[in-house]
Amino acid sequence: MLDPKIIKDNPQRIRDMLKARAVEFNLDELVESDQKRRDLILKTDEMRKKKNQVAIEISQKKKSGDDISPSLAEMKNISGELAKLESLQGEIEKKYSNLALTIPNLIHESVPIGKDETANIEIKKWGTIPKFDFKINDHIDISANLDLVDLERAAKVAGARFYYLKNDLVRLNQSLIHYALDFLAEKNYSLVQPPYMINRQSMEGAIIADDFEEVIYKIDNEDLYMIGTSEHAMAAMRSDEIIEGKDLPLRFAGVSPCFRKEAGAHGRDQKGIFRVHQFDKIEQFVFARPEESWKEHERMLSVAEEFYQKLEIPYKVMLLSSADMGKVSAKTYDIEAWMAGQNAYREIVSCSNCLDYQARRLKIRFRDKTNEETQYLHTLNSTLVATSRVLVSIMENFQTNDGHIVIPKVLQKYMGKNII
RNA sequence: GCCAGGUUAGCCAAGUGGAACGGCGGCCGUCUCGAAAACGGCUACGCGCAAGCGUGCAGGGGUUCGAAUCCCUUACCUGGCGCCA
Repeated sequence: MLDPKIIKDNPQRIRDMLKARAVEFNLDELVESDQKRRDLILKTDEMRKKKNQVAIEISQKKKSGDDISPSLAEMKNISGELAKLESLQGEIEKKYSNLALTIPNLIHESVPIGKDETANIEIKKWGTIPKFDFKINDHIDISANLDLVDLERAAKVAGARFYYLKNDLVRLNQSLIHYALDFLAEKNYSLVQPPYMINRQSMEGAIIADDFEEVIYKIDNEDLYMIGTSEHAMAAMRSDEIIEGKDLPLRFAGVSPCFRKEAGAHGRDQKGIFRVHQFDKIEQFVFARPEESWKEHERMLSVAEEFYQKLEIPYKVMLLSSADMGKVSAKTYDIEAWMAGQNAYREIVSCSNCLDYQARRLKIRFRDKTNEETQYLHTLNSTLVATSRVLVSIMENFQTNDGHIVIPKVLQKYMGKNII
């Protein structure tokens, strides 16, 4: 949610953002309902004032023994009028908030304006792309040859885009998780394993309702949704709270499975474990003071970069364009890792600053002293590692001539071996 | 799942149909060379330039001229019973 003051005072700023994001949105309707809303608040407040006055009158008359029937009649009249005004106001408020909750976030000035991902800007490249003197395989063939993944039976049991991990790939997956947690704990992140299902209100705090259908699984007959990432549960973790300023920034390492419908992805990455309905992810999530959030954003990116440098996976950093970013983010970097079997860089990390957008929806505020005005804080999130994709990269980049996989050095002690 | 008791402001907490007691913590002021103590004010949210007005007693609904208070309902918390890895 945006600051309502911007809707009132600077709608042009929102209009520019909508254009840059290429998002359809009826801003005029929002501005109009906002104005109506304010007018109605004034009117109902006035009516309530009258009501309070008459209530006091009745109370006093009763004490002094005066006749209260004229006041009762007046009160009845006022209550009727008030009920009408209140229901009208309720309607308008609902219309307003439905609209207000679907406006995307503002865009940071450094974000390139463009109509799709072709406007993304490459910020840097790290590492040397591995060269092979033999014909290489992709992760699907490698994992089939080494009996590491069973896609057919997963399809039978759960459907397409599911998988059974098997044998040493289970251990490699756990090793990645274990290493990632050690890596962030070392940097003083607090480890959190969140609920994997959260209620609607929490989910709506973290994402825009429109995106529900495409991404989020719902539990039948329960007010519960499977998290698409621990970000959803971590953001809502501090909802309705006022955090002490001295505790900021709060840096969390969330570890959880992620569940995604991938509804719009028909035909893309159809095979293998690159694009799947369920994967494990270790996430950086930060609650920060507004004046520090851009610094934190860069910091999170560099933490993620360091992780891939340690894993010796070549990558490049992309600054996403206005139309390619998520709606809650004001600025997003992606890290794309080299995947030898596809001869391409593919997205593995998304690092976003959401400013106060989620904090407003979730009412997460802070202040330094208890009598001070509260302020919305800023939330940021970045993948550290989404394991399934990094497994793909490791399998493809570290494959050997005779069909095995060399374990990256930093993972060897977790695996207890150096080759699969 | 059943039964009982709860949910009031940053924290604690009173209030069982008629204007939200009080305390703690915090901020400002008076006093002081300075501080402490004492005293006074402020300390949830909305609208408003402001004065001010309104809202707010877990959420939603109802009864009533009037609801923190009575009724229904949902969520959560604490016990007890049941079930259970």
